[in-house]
Amino acid sequence: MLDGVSDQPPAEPAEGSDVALALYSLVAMVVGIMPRDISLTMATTLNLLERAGPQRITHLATRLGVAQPSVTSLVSKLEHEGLAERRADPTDARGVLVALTAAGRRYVRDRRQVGADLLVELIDGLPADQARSLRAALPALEAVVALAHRRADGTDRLTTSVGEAQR
Amino acid sequence: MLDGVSDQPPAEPAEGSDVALALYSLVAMVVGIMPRDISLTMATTLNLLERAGPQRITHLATRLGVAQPSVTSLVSKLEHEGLAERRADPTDARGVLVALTAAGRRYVRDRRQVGADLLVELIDGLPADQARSLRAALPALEAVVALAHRRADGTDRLTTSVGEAQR
DNA sequence: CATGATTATTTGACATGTCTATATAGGTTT
DNA sequence: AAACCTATATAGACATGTCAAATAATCATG
Repeated sequence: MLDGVSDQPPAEPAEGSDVALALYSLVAMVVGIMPRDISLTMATTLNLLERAGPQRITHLATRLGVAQPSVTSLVSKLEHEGLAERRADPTDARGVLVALTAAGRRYVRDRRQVGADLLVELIDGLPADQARSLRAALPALEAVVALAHRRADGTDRLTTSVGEAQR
Repeated sequence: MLDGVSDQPPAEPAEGSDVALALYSLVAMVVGIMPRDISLTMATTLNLLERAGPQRITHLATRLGVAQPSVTSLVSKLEHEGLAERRADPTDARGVLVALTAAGRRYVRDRRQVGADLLVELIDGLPADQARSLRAALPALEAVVALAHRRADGTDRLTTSVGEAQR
């Protein structure tokens, strides 16, 4: 049961292309006005750690699409700023598990709040019927995000990795 | 498109906070998946140039929240890659107007297409009713983006203050 | 038309992000 | 236990992004 989403017939292909374009424009807009206080890779890493829990360095590297040494230094920087920490991996003494600290979790949440506040302000400026249509689309928006995350995670959870789940 | 927004009474404040959160999650998700081939500042600059036309360097600087020399070198890089060009400003011989080249416009559009395709694929995986709700929210999504752009165009520097140090 | 303000560039410095290649410590296999 | 494999770290290199300060060109004005 990989997809509890598709109980109903899926929409016709390419039906959502205008919606997709609007959503992408929104993404570009938000990115353009969010504070650029940390790098994209850092932000992505923090989000990932918050969402999917402690991760191996190699896993982060493939996930982020960068080389492993890059992640090592990235993690060192995060650690130095108190946002993340290295933990021993109980199942493999070579590896480390990178985890958010409390401050890191706070940081991610604050940042999300900044973005959300920004959007709230805009949404509150909408006429009532448009705001309503947006609220009605909430399950769809959440489903899109969930779908993407599930796809991105590919392999379910690997906190219990046995050292044989490479590629 | 600019005036159809405020005909009806605005929705109650803070009503859209859950929607805002979902939208922000979507932003973070998309950003995490998009290719990181150019810097955030470059991407923002290109978007801005495409949307608002040729811009003065100082204007770009305040708009992006960076110092002027940074924009000079940024523009030089864009120029070197053939994505943008400097034009003389007819009204002021000191200034230049930074404009997209044809290749730059193509680049922006291609990049947007990548993002939109990505989203189309996800949207097409939604059950029909959710896809429908999303389509119904299209005007609202477009209005949000339009609102943000209008606001951004109106006020200078809406990100972080220019003299502010960031660490 | 001379002085002061502005616009952009140059210069010099520093931190970051990224890579490849190599080293080290720990696992796995025969 | 020797040999091989794997996970992370270190080293060295390079491009980028950023700034502040100084320079050059042009504009605006008294």
